[in-house]
Amino acid sequence: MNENPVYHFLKSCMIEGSLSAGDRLPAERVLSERFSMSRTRIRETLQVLKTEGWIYSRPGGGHFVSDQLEKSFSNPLAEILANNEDSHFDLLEFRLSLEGDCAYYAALRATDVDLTTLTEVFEQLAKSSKSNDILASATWDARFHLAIAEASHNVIFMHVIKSLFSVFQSTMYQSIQELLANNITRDSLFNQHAAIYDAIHNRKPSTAREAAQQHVRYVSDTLQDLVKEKMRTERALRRSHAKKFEL
Amino acid sequence: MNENPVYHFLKSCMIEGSLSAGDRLPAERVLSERFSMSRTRIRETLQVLKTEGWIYSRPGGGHFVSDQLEKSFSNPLAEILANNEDSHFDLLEFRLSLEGDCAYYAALRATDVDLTTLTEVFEQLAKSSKSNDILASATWDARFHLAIAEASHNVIFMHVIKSLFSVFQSTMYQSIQELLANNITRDSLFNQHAAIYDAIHNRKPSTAREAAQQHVRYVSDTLQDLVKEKMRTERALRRSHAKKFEL
DNA sequence: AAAAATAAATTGGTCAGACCAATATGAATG
DNA sequence: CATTCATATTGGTCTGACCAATTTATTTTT
Repeated sequence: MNENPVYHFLKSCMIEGSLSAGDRLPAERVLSERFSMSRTRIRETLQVLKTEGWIYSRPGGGHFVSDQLEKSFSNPLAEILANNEDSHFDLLEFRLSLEGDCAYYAALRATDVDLTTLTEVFEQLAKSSKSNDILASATWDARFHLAIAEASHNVIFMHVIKSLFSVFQSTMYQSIQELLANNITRDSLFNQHAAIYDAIHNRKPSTAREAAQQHVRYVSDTLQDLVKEKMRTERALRRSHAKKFEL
Repeated sequence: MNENPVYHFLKSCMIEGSLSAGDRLPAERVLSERFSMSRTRIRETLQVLKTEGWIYSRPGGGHFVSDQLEKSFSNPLAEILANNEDSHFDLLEFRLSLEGDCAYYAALRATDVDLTTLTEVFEQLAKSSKSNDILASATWDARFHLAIAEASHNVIFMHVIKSLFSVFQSTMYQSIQELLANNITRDSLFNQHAAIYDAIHNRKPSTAREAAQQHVRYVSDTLQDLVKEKMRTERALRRSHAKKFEL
């Protein structure tokens, strides 16, 4: 199967990230023509990828990249986060290590295509940030970091950061929303993103790393403050309840 | 696929034993008629069983039950690493980011218990390294890095490095053996380990980070040299073959 | 102008029939 | 009995077709 050019092509795309979880593959008839193969052979190739768990298909819809790669990493992580109280900040500490170097490599290796994509995402991020669209901001924020991960041209960095974000978003959804709800915080975050973007675009690896690390530190610190604040109010609430029930 | 009667039939036969290793399956056209299915669908079914490792086929011969000794990847990441030489260096680059900071946090947070454990592991590593025991060296090398990860007191670092090492060892087993087989290399590696150990033990985070990063860089560089050397000999081999057949 | 219903194009799944090359089988030959 | 050789079988590939589910574009309705 490894000599099958279609198999190799599709798998490379998925490993390198040009096809990520949920993306639709070219239609069978398209692949058939592009690789000068019969649809029969294309279908058998897709069947193999399907059996291996890389893709799935919906009749009438198409073939799609499955999330097994992402899940293989994020599921165990999610379990850890669910069972450890303070592990959320461990995750941010982990991100601090990753994202700095990831930005570094992105600034070093980004192709023109990568930079174009990054610019597009960044502009969307700017727009949604300026227009106080919290939901869109959160989405484009994540995409921005993923675009950097892709530009790093390191498949391990890419997949780990991709998985990290899916965990990050599902477990800290509310916190992120609250973070972005504050206008001042959102402005700060945007400026940090801009700094990272500029550094990568101007190909300054060390600057990019520094900017990315500062960004994660800021997120971490702000979230920590937010948690502390929440704990305070909860404690206050408990006190008032206790008083009420004379405990 | 589980609703496919042919799939169910063949798999039942193999599980229950009426078809054992080496046996020939009914021909595609026979199955096609017996189950009133098109040959196309029969073939796709057989393709699934083939991908799952239950059977194999010989053109012109038929389909046969395999020995079921097929290795299957539990971790998709392991599969990527196994099939992409280039991704090995991506992994080392990733380790470069992680292990440095991990050592940093270990030097910062290690408890007395952590340090005791680390000392024990380090002494075992020293012993096996001095006595030229390659296998033991590899084992204690891995344990040393894991002990550092535990001392970092970050559950994410711990988990990721732990799973990374299991992947690392399963896919780069041979390379590591070759690395440790060289006495000079093994000495260098041991000195690097000693430097990391000292820095953590003396609670010097930055020094620990620097030492750990240098260590990973050395491993990466040495492995790269090893790969280059291997390519050279392979090329030389090909050349001599070509000469032989006057190509 | 927006929403809902409808028509058309696209896509995966299945089928029939054909040809090739590798393999297996059995008959003819030494 | 062993070898050789023609024949039948088998997996691999290709073409072209049709169906049903789905997506996309268009029209109609509100």
